[in-house]
Amino acid sequence: MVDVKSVANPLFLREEELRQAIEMLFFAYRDFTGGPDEMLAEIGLGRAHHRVIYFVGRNPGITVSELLKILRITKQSLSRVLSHLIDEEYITQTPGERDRRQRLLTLTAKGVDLERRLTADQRERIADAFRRAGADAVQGFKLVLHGIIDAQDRERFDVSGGSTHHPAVRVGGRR
Amino acid sequence: MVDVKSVANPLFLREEELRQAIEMLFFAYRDFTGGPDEMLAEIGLGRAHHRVIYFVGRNPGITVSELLKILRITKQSLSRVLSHLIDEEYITQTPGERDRRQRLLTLTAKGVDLERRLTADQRERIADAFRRAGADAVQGFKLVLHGIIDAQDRERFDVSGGSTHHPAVRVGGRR
DNA sequence: CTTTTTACGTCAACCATGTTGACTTACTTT
DNA sequence: AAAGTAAGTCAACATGGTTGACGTAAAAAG
Repeated sequence: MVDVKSVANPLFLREEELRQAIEMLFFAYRDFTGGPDEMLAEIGLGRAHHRVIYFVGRNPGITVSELLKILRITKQSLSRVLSHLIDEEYITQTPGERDRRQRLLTLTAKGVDLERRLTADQRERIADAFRRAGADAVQGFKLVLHGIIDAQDRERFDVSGGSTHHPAVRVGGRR
Repeated sequence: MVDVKSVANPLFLREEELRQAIEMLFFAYRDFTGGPDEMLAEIGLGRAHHRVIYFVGRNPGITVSELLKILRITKQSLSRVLSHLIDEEYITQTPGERDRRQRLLTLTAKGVDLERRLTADQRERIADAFRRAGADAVQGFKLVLHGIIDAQDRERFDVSGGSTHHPAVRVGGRR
């Protein structure tokens, strides 16, 4: 369990390392959401709308209940946000073909445009961080984040690291 | 800018990789805060209280304005939460010695105890993820998170990777 | 020593987004 | 025909954010 990872690794170092991670997660998330939040405020929307727009954009034709599972909020809470997005024509509903009780959700052109602008900000931030940290760090980042996510949702992600060269042992790659 | 990182890395792959990171960050943060949120609810507190307790515990004697800078909320918003924590004796204030306008904040024994219980949950989740991902992944994780954080707050963290063996190029270290 | 600035607190109103609980409608499954 | 499921709706409430205005005490500047 404790394993011989390093001689200079007493318990308080482990504790310190974990606290550092906790804090960095807080700061990173705070700043990660900061950009979109500002844009959203200008058009009278909030972070909740962003999340809906994001996941509908990502999963065109998603059902309401699938969306609820992802967001982990109640349908009443989603309803307020979703109805607004439908009223404002960011999202359209179409009845499911196999099951006509379902309302399949899709972004309109207006929705796609907003999604793109919101996500561009976050993508840029992440891309900068990836560029500075290097490809191997990115793989580590994904691997750890993956482990933080509840087991039931991990399967949403393939984190095997296919996109980078792996066979050769190149590490610490600046340049 | 685009750089020759890998032959099999067209633009849509980059895009896909970034979206994956965005989503993982959402899921990880959602689950990372889930545990403490439940505990807090039982004693009538919320996530905002947790943040205050955490950062006061981490920085004993912190001033109100320093706390505000970290949390990026208004003093009125902090006030509600902080007053409650002081009333309930999780936190004490003492006037600053050099500057007696300041209220230096410190956890009481009760506060320390709560902080410990809350953070234990998060620490365990992170520790599990670290263990599964391995030491090198952890370093990558920290490096990327560091880059996501606004430059002005990056200096709070030393992310040079001192805790693991680094000189020798050992990579992919299971066992 | 007076003035200005700073650190902190407070009152009030408002907004976004989460909750629970009860009930309805339409459709699918048994 | 009955039961179950997908989705919507109404209502009441809690948390935690915002802006704006104002107050007090102490420090810093003139």
